[in-house]
Amino acid sequence: MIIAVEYHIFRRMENENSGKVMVRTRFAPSPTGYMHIGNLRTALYAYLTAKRDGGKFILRIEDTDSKRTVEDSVEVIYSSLKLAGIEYDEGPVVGGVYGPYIQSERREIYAKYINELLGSGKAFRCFCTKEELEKEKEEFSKMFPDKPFRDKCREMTNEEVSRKLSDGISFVVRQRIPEAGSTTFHDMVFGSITVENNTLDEQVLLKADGLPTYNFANVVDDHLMEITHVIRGYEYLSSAPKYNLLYESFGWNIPEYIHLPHILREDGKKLSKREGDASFQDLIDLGYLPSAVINYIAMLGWNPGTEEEFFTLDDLVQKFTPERINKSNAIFTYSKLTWLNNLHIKAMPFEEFHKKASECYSDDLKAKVDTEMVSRLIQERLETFRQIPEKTEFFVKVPPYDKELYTHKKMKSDPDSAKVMLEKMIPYFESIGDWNNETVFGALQELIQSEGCKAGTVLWPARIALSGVSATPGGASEIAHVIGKEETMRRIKEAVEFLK
RNA sequence: GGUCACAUAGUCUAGAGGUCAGGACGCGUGGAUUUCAUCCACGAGACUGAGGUUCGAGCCCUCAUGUGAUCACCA
Repeated sequence: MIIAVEYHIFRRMENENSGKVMVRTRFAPSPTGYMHIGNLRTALYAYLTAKRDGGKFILRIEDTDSKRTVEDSVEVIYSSLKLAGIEYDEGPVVGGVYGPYIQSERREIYAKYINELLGSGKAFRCFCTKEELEKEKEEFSKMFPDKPFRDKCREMTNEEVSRKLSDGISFVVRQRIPEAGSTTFHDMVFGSITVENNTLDEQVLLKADGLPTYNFANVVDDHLMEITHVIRGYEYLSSAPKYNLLYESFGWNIPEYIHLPHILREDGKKLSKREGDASFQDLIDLGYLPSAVINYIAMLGWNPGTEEEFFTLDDLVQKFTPERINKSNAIFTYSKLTWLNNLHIKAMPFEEFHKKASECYSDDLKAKVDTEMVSRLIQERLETFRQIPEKTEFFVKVPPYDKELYTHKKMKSDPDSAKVMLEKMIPYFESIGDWNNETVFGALQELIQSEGCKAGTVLWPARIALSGVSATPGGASEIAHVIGKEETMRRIKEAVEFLK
């Protein structure tokens, strides 16, 4: 503890005297094949915390559970980070001087530190089986409900240990927790938290298979990789005192902790793969832009203190401050994400938008019309890329529709007046030589003038006749321009027949 | 159940003892519009409760309630 305090003072002095300590943060996921937005946000905040200070962001794969690791699931991590634009300075593939960055490749490193702890008595071997331990624990808590259960193996003599060892009995290594006193740790978002040592369990550090547990590997690696800010989910908050005790046992400096509240779904439960909750990749497949998702999740638990809400990743690097992270859990909802997505779509350079939108256009659409014009019409009004087919299919073919669509009170239009207007429209359109939005609109204006009617009385039925739907990107003349003169004439005549 | 944490409208949030409790999404109304959307204007909607401290409490304290996390040889 004293060492830790000294280190903080030392570091603060260093910072003040310009000999600035490089901020190093890490994202340490276990490969489960599923990157939910909570994980992504943890990565994002870790990245931002490093980058805003010109520090380094490290990726470390925590795959110490051989049963759980799924093949290819590391790929999900790489591709998600790449898609999100979160680049790591050190990690698998890119390498770095603190490597390897995959825990399963670091096995031999941990043995040394386990032995150190065993030697100093800060850890002990436990030869009990899981079942034995559970039974003992149950009996103990019946007899002494107020006392913390402590494994008998912690009192074992060296002789006993050697005997069991030579008998080849398998064991785990557990952390020895002081019997009395309390442990205090500091978290940048939650402040100082103190817990009584007797409420802490003597967690396993090394499993029977010789692999370290997450809890142990994490501390060792964070230290060896010189991580200055440990940014992770709130679920580790209650383990933090145990980590602190571990750091102290080694005499290592304690990093800055930043625990993040959870992102929950609408029913207040955790996001889960099993329940089919959207992963980052799912959101992308649903037609959301990575930049919009990043923007949205950044704001779920953090705000810049101003009323700005639109941010790119670069903006966030400039404006992010870990001090402004919230303490309470947040609920993920689509409505605001969708709104932000529209903002990000509108902010895209047209060429980029058109390229991406083109992936969503049907072959029929591409064959029949100039999709660049379509892109210009829809960019402003698109909420997600998923909406493209439904918003553009009428360009290819007028869907079956109800005559009542021609009825619009404000436009002073109904099926009868519509029929008349559409018939009168035909000669105006026929006479247009250079067919485009302006000339078509001009022709419609002429008709309106000669009829002396409300604009809508002409424009409304024209749009319905050309599209067959109540809401379209662009008005009548814009649609006419896109589908061309021939198709326009055909649709108008078809509508007149339909209305007879 | 033990321990730890959190608590402002449906949702995300601002608020560092004195503000008509601010903003955004969503919702509603009206205007405008080449429909819808955008846009503009307006509107409904919140400090979990009870005590205390204080001249004054959303902010500090206590208790209650609710929610979450943790109590694995999972991470």
